Amino acid sequence: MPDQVDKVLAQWAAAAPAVDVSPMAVMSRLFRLGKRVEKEMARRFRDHGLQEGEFDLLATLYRAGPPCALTPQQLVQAILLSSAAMTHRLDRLEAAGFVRREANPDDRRSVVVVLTAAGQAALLGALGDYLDVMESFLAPLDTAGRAQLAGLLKTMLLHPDGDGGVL
Amino acid sequence: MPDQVDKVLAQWAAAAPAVDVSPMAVMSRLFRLGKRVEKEMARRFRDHGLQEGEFDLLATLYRAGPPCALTPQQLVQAILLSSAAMTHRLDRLEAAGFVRREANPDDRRSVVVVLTAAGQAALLGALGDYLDVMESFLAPLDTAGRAQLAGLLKTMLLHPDGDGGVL
DNA sequence: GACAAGAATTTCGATATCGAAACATCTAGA
DNA sequence: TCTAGATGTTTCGATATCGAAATTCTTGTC
Repeated sequence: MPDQVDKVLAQWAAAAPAVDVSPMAVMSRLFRLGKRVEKEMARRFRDHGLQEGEFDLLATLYRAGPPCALTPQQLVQAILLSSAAMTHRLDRLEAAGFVRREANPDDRRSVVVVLTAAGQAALLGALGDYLDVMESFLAPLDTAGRAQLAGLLKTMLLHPDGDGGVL
Repeated sequence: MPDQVDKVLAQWAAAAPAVDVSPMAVMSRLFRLGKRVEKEMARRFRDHGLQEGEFDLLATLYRAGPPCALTPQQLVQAILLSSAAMTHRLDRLEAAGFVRREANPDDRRSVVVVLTAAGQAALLGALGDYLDVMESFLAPLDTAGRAQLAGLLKTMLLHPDGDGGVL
């Protein structure tokens, strides 16, 4: 059964037969699926008063384990975000009372971002929805299919090419 | 060999052992890979004077085949974008001379977006880079792996759950 | 054929992100 | 010690996106 990407590939084959667009068979599906999941995630989170990016940040602090504290730079590396956007995201979360900035005793240029009790509560309240949305998209795959998919994506992530970065 | 997501999963297992975060093994990798590819794509396109979203739009018109003309609504359905963002994207591309808005003879509420010769040239100039970036990320997979990956993603895309949409 | 409901596009206001530059601090080497 | 360059964070200006509302036109129904 053809999906939207099959139709796109057929269009390319007709409009530009000389061009090998086969990489799109994988990548376009990856993009489209990612966007669909993110849209649905945003919809679910709107009811919660949290955005997905804010959830990501709280989750990154939480899973770091007590005392749930990381520097902005560590957060920038964990989440794919510019340092400027990180500053603003932290501003919002601090204004909401979900994180606190404290002085960094090791480096006075820096700062430590700490998850507050309210931040932890907000995170745990949204975590169920987060996993639910993912699960609903994964539903058509059995355990073996999920493992296969995770393995293939991991192979691509581990390869240093592409952008040469360690993201 | 563990990747970043393996580390995240291990952190979750330690910080919240009661929560089943296994959907993240697939989804977090999908998100991260998508973001990495998009960042690299943006970097390559910057040198070209085109943005990825603008490329997507031109490509959608081009592969529709002559006369390379679609309505904004058709473009909104083909690309995952709000109608407001589509209006602005079309404004930019029209200002750059890459598309033209013409009256729609079938529906006077609507409009037809036509790819210009300059738009086609810009598209074809960027297409090689677009495919190169994808190929560089797919490099670690052989033909069978790519087919497997495309198939698994297609299975998820075809499933009507998740957001119930036909995106 | 008039009118209500729906659809296509645009406008509007808000905001999250980006790259570049500014600023403060740290580190390594002479 | 002093200095030059690197690093962590924030500020700045620009802009792409969003949801909601406004506008214009079409369609189906009585």
